[in-house]
Amino acid sequence: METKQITIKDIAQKAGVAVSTVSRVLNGKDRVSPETRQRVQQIIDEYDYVQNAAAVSVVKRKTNMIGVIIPEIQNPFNASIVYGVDKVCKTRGYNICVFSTDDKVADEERLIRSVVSPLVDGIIAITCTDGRIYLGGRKPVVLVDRGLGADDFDEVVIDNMGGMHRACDYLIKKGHRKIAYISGPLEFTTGLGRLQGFRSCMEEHGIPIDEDNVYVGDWFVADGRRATQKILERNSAGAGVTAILCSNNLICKGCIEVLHEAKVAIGEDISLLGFDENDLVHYTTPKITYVARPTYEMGEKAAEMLLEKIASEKSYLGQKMVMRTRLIEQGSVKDLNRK
Amino acid sequence: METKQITIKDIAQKAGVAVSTVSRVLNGKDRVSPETRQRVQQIIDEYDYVQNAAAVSVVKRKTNMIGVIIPEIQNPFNASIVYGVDKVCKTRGYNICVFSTDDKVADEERLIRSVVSPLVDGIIAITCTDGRIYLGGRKPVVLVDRGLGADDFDEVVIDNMGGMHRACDYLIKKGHRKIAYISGPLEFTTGLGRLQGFRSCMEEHGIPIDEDNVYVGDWFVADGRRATQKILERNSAGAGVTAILCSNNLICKGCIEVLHEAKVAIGEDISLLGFDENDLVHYTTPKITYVARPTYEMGEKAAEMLLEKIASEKSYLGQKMVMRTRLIEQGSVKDLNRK
DNA sequence: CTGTTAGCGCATTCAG
DNA sequence: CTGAATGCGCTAACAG
Repeated sequence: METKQITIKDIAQKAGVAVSTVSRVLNGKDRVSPETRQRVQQIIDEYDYVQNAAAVSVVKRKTNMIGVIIPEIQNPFNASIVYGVDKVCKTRGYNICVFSTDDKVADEERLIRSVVSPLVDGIIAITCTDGRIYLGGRKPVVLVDRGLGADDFDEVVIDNMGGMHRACDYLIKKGHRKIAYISGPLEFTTGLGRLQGFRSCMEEHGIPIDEDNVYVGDWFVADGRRATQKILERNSAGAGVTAILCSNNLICKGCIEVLHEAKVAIGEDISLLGFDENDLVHYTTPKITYVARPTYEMGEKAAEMLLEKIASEKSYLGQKMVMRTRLIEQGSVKDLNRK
Repeated sequence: METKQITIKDIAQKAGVAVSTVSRVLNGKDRVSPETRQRVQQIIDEYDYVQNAAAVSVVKRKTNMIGVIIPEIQNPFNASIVYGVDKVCKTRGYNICVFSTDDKVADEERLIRSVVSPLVDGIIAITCTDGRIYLGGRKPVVLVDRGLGADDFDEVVIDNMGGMHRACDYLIKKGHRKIAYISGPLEFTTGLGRLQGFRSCMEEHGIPIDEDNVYVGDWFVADGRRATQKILERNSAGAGVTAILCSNNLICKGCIEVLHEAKVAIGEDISLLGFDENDLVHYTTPKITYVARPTYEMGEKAAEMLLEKIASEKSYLGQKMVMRTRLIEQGSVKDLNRK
């Protein structure tokens, strides 16, 4: 805009004091006589003056801003994590600002290096990188959801393996043996841990895994659809799969859609267990049993850890917080024991 | 972190040149001999130096950052708008950073005044305020979705009235007369325009509106549920409503849920028409007919307008872009004419 | 082509 | 309690 910015100098002049005095009332913590304070404050209000944040942060080396890096703003789970972060930060006088990387490694690195890092006091990231960009001289960071497992990183993750183990165990206890598993990519602990949870559970129960029943794809609805179609094909050829285990919300959604379209009765003709909530799990008849993640709490926890790092000026707290999942039992898993 | 920031001065010293020379290679646009440029660049790379953005923006009065204000990060429609904004901004060398206001007027005003405005070159906002905060000496702004209609604001909105008019017309053409309308709050043009579209259409067709069939609540699922329950109650007392018109996605979702739970066959026992997409509209049988908004394109358009404002340094372009809606015809509206 | 200098808007000594 | 002076990291004339 064309209107010239009004500065601390203008205020000082109009109030008939020195800039340092204005600075004092602005920052509140120094001694100023009540009268001058009031007079200055009045001018400030009158002209609706606010400090130039950039200038402040040059000299203070502090922005009171937390950067939040997420892969995808369209995924409600990321949104929920952000919400938790925001809540905690706000109560501690920090603002957050959100950056989306589109799950592109190069974008995230560029963003961190030249935009976010210089702008914020700390970073909370659901990263798609190997984490190297966050190391060495940059701002304090806490990783959420996608942990790297490596040292030097403080993380808030969920017990992917345990959660899926529990889910698989539930299926087995209900009498299922031929279980199809639809996995996401295996490059992060999220995908890998869940698959391991499935495998280890089957093994513990002495049930051999038919590798044809393990489908590995991406995290999206289309992948869930594709895998489910194959499962149905194989079943009509006599594969005999009685239950499907989905490794995330979108995959599960695709799975539901295909079963629905094929008029396969969930919880009757075939059982289904999902990982993460989605809009459909509460709408189907019967509703879908799924593993719930405490997304909001993950955000809160991550924020608390980050603020602690900032306050303590430690580059590494050595905290890897693992949050528990919960199995939300609804009606999509048939009990084969009592027919 | 404890590692001291490395500055332009350090680079200059190590390269054996003046800071201005380093500044020149950094900004690229000034003449520097190839040899010195290379030498300096090498030092920069070696030390992984990046400029202190705050300092740059103090002197340049430019941050290359666009602030995006949304009421609610959890709503996929906002996310979609943001996505469109991001796409355009990225190609023009701007970064965006997203702030969520929780639909709280005070929060938005505080955020704008002391955080966003000082930090960005321009603002795109889905505002819950009366817009006053954006006026007078602050940064250029383009309002999206929630237009204020007032002069002085550049806006990208949809034709709420026309969209709902069209939807209502569709119902009437299909033979519906007793139509229930579930409205959101009427403080913004979004809610108001849609209701007016409904009213004017009914009027044009000479159909009197039974005010008991107009439900005004908030924008959420719970409001849709509540209204739908009342509609069903009244219908079982003989009200004879044949179609429900929902004014947004969440209301529609609540409506679908209640109908589903009550085992009322959509498109058969009662017809339904929604405004905005939601996860359920494509899942139900039959699928839900709804009015679609071009959210992504709204974001793109808003970004283009904002960048133009910034470039032209005009505080008001005088543009009020109204985007068209589309009626997505699926199967949830019964044709009463041919039974 | 390159170095010197003067600010940008502000917080913070240090005197008074 | 208050003002004058210094410098934060950087860019932009202005000389050379």
